[in-house]
Amino acid sequence: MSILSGAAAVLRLFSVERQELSVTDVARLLDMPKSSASRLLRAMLNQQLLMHAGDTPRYRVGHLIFETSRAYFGHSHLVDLVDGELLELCQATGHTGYISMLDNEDVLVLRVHLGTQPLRVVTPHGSRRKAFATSTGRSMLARLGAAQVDTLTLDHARSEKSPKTHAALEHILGEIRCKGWAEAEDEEIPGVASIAVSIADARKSELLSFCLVFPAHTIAQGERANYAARLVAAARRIAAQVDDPFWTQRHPLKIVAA
Amino acid sequence: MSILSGAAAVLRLFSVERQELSVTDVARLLDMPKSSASRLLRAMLNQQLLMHAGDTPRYRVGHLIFETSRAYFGHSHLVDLVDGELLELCQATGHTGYISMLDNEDVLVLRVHLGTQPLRVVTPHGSRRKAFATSTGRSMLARLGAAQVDTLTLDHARSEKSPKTHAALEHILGEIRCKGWAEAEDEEIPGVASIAVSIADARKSELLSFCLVFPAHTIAQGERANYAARLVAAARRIAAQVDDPFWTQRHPLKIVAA
DNA sequence: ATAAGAGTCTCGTTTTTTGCAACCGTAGTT
DNA sequence: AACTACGGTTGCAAAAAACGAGACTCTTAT
Repeated sequence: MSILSGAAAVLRLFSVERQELSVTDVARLLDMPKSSASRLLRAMLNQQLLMHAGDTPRYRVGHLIFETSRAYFGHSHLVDLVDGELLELCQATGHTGYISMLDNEDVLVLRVHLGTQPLRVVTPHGSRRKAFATSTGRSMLARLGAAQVDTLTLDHARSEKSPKTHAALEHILGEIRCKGWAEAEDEEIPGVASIAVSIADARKSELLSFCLVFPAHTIAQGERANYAARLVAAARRIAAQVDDPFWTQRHPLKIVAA
Repeated sequence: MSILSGAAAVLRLFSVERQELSVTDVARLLDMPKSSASRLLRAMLNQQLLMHAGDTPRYRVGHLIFETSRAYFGHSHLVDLVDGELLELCQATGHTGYISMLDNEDVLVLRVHLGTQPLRVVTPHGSRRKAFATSTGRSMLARLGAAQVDTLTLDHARSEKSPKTHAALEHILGEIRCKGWAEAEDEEIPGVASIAVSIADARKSELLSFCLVFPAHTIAQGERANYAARLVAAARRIAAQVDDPFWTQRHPLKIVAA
């Protein structure tokens, strides 16, 4: 195991539930000798991938991770615009919301706004999500050309509900282009439904998606139509500020849940 | 140079202005042979510290950085509450705002909201800021005990205006405890003033600060008092939700700019 | 005073990393 | 069509870093 893979493994140990790590934690969780764990954590500390947790010998995520993330996205005007709208939506509906982008064939989550309702969707940490098998992914795929869509590999979907052929996917993407929003239910996450819209700043080649996720069995079709309408309205407000023709050059749509 | 220091150096090359890197970029910027750069970037890609920029041979920041940052802070209820308030403040005033935490003796910036005014403060990327020499840092230091404050090293300040002795610092922190907000001018960043408040979620041992920064010469004292009042009001609203006794157990203060 | 556990350090060995130089693929120029 | 330039990759021997066992230190609990 190279030291870089060891460092990556350490970073993956952090989570909302595990904000600090000790030498013994790392040795145990990564099944490595204590001396190796001690040196690895010390080396990561020196590079600011980790920092000390106060005066304790425990370690926390370091400056470099936040600085890299922030330098990369902390100044995105589009992310800020979306963030403001999504925050309001999550507060109003009580559901969790995500802001994501495409990473080749996967969805990369940038921001999360947790819902406030007792029954809440929490995404498994670090899991990779295929774009074609999620509403948020499909909302962004709808902005790609057919040539790009045809190169996607449509396997490893967790649900029978995900499209299995490029023709089926193109059909769904056509619907999304028409109505402006995407939905998924019982696909990537069992028992969970989601509704997503996309937004782009063409001048900066930035394409994002934001969505609401909720337990599928608790939300009626009428309420889902309401969520879709609010997401579309939010996307339109953002689009007016960044001049996204996907929204600004389309007629107001009749919002109908499938 | 160990591969870990090389990887950290690569991550530091990213910025708002530099969202992608090629092998040649890294070789040139880090003064290393092309083969070393090629293999280093490939190794980082394999560990998801980097990802490919579409079909090009260029690299972008990878999943692991965002996942680590998000897993660590993306779910912070306190950060979300502060973020919502700060977003509104920045939109209302047009100035840049930061959300930060303490990292031992330094300030670690978590979120940035850029202002909208033409004359805007932009913090140098990756710079370390001493807590005792910034308003946002002092607002958090005001919540520490005297014993902890006395262990701080009060050197390397960029300005003569920063406190030089622990007695002087304690005096300033006493004022901050009394009025609830901190200010700085011409200290860490020449020509720039800032006003900050702190907020804590004691149940989760989370201490944050948020602030507005602006060019010092353009804002009159009366307007600064207005900013301080709005920051205090925002802190109070958050404090009511997380039960922060620093705010909820103090009388409404007369807001007076020093 | 003793035991247990967390964490550090030494040192010989092993593994990884390095950089030179050659090479490949692509694009532009003649 | 041939040549040049550039970005990026690969083989290989050498150099450097990393490894892990085991001894050690320090702290805490009994």
